[in-house]
Amino acid sequence: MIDSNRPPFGGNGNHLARRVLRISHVLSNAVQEILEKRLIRETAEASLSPSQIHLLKLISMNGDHFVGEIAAFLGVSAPAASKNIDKLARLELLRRVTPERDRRNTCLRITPKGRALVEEYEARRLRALEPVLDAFTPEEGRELSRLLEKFVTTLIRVETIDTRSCLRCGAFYEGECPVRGVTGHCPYERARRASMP
Amino acid sequence: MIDSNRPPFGGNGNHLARRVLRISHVLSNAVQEILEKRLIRETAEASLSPSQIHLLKLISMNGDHFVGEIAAFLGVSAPAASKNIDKLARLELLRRVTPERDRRNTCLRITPKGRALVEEYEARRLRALEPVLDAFTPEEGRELSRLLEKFVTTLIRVETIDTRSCLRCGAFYEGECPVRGVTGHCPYERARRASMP
DNA sequence: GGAGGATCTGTAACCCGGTTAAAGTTTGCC
DNA sequence: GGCAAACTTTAACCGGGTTACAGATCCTCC
Repeated sequence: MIDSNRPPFGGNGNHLARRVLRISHVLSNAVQEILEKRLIRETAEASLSPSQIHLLKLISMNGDHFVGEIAAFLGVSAPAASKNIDKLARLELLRRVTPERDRRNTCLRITPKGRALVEEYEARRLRALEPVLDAFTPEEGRELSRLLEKFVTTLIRVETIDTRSCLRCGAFYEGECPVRGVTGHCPYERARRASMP
Repeated sequence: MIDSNRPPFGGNGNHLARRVLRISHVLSNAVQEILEKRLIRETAEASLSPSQIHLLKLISMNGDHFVGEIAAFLGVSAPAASKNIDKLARLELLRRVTPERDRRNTCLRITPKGRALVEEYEARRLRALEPVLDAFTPEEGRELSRLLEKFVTTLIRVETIDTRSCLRCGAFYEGECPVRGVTGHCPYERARRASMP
């Protein structure tokens, strides 16, 4: 109240900025460690990398994709994508299919085993987050969601100068994602548009 | 308003949880990509990894450390820490010093060049975040900070069963960090306590 | 309608950072 | 004083990334 009409920055002596920097660093690591890597280890028999599970999630939720699209989605080179696909194919979590339409391409298709793994992983993520959100009142939860979203979309909009960095945002298999509007130049979206009829 | 007295979960049909999962995933990647890796590339002449810059930051802000402490702090094995140290020593960003007290240990000490790099990096991080926070009113900024903090501390408290995962939280070179209270069993803190007199 | 360039995937060789196993020093205890 | 313990480093390996290049297929154009 006393300082509610300060300019957005400055008066705080960067205190807020330093605090947000630190917290978002910890959050970033905690999310990846607790809500992703650990749950992957618990879910998959063989050890999978986050890239590999995101790849599976993409083709599970969004249908068949070409290797080039996968590479753009993961933000890696085509050979790197190919090696990830090799591993997932060995584990029978996906299949390579050569489409008749253009036999240069290779199409990746989820297998039942792969789909089951993705579903199990997503269920575990929900279960893991549940007790965390229980600590928030409904209003707080909505406000958390709103502010997280505003923070990340602003960050991406303001700081994404180069068009090359891919955030593996997965804004694409979940229709109403707010990030989508910001990432018009996302390498995945470009690749996907290019290969769509 | 209409649903403000729902139970924390359930009524929402997991909608909030799914949304938070997705946003926190994107946030996690965006923070690492935009506020860390990219700024490291812009700051350092040679290419450094996030681990390496965190190592430098630790000994720059918190004084000399032994190799074992560094390994615990980074959450990696001692050989991995040693290799990171090799690289930073080659770049003259830190020095190895054998303390007289116990010559089995190796003490890592920041060099002026290393300190300058850390300061430049931190300044860049602040500058990068500034325009993002400018999009928030002061109240929103404080609320963002509060909710981020509550989210991450709850996540760590609720989900950290095993004592082994290190979040590179850096709760240690910044005195008043709220994460500190949650991570009593942090491997870094244990190592640090053990080697303190 | 075939030659040749473009496009897509996969292979080869390499790099970097991680791991475990084991070796090298130094210390402390009996 | 010898031997176990502690700490760091070296060695050998692994996984996932990169670039350069090879192979296959398609498209264009003469």
